[in-house]
Amino acid sequence: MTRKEQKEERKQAILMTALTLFVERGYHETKITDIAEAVPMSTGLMFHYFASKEELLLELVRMGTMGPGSFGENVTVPPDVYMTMFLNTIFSFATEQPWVFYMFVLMAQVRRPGMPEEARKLAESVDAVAPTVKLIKKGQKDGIFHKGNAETMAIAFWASVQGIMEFRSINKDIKMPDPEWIVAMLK
Amino acid sequence: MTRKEQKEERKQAILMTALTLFVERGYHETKITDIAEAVPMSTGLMFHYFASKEELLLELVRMGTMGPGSFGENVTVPPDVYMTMFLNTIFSFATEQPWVFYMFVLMAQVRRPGMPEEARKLAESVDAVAPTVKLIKKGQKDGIFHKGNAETMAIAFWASVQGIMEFRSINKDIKMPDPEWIVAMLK
DNA sequence: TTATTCATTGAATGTGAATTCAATATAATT
DNA sequence: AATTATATTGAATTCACATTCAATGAATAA
Repeated sequence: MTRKEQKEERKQAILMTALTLFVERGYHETKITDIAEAVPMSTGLMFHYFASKEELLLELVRMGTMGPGSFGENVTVPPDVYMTMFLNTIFSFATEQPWVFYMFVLMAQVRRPGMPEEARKLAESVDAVAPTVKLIKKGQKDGIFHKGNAETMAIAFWASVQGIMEFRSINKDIKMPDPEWIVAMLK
Repeated sequence: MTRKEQKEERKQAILMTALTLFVERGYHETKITDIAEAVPMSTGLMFHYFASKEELLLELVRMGTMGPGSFGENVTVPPDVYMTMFLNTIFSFATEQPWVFYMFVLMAQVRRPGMPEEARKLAESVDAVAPTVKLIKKGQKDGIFHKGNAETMAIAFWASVQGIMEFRSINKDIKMPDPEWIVAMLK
């Protein structure tokens, strides 16, 4: 089935191209034509692979939901250690697989107002803030983390990670931070 | 000149309405018609006050450049103290003047890819990252802040502030963080 | 080889949204 | 009061896309 494989590869190529453009220019500013041109293929053919621009986005978001969805499960080490390890893992993973950075940024973009409803809902469903709140509360109880509204702390924590990723997706040569000192903001 | 004053007030009303909608729905997803309806006034009249949607955005960004543009100047206290004080000032100011939150979020939105070029450039020109890098380097030299790439640290720092503001603009009743522990991430 | 299915193209269509415009009302100036 | 300038409206215009389509080429199956 060379035919089917070809189709699958082509689909992946479209997805990766779209991911890059959505992140670099924004979803609404990326024309179907731009993606087609970059792949490259004709405009019409895009619709042979994806029913609509929105469906294409949705497919990307589905990919995005699969990666780090497991944050906060099976925590056997102290919260601060767990969080440091987790950041270490995604940072080093993303350094090898650059598209992971892009995916992070895309997911954040899709969670913002004005994005297609379905994709937005899906992206929100894998937001790591909620599990982080639990972890932080545990850490506070153990006296590892300082006092304060756990939700605020979780938001600030992920926002800084997000911010770094976002910057990195534009400025390829920024140095990634030491997970230690992002976690330090909670201590 | 009641006429001129009326016009000025009307202009402000449009600006505030647009600010709210741009933040809550996003710039591209906010139709001129939506703004007109919310003010309220006819669609056509909008163009009597602002030449274009882009010009309206630009005007908002101009307002946004005026506030905290002075970050990092005349620093007479240790960097950590200065930064804590600065956050304290903007947090308490913004709590009194809610539109300041919105403005913060808008400025971040405009700095992202896909926004009208001119507004984007302007918004980028008041990014606080550059002056923060200097402050952080000073703090590192004095042994107050930990080692690490100062730019990365500055980005992470502002990203967390940004993230809180963004969340707050949607979720009005989140508790604002203690500036102390945002600055703590640098120590 | 012939028929059939799938891949591909680029131009045509349709739609939504910014912008313009001609007309009308309201206020300011003489 | 008459004239001029400004405010206001809603419909008409334009334009930029997403999406559709009819036609063509290429691969697979018969």
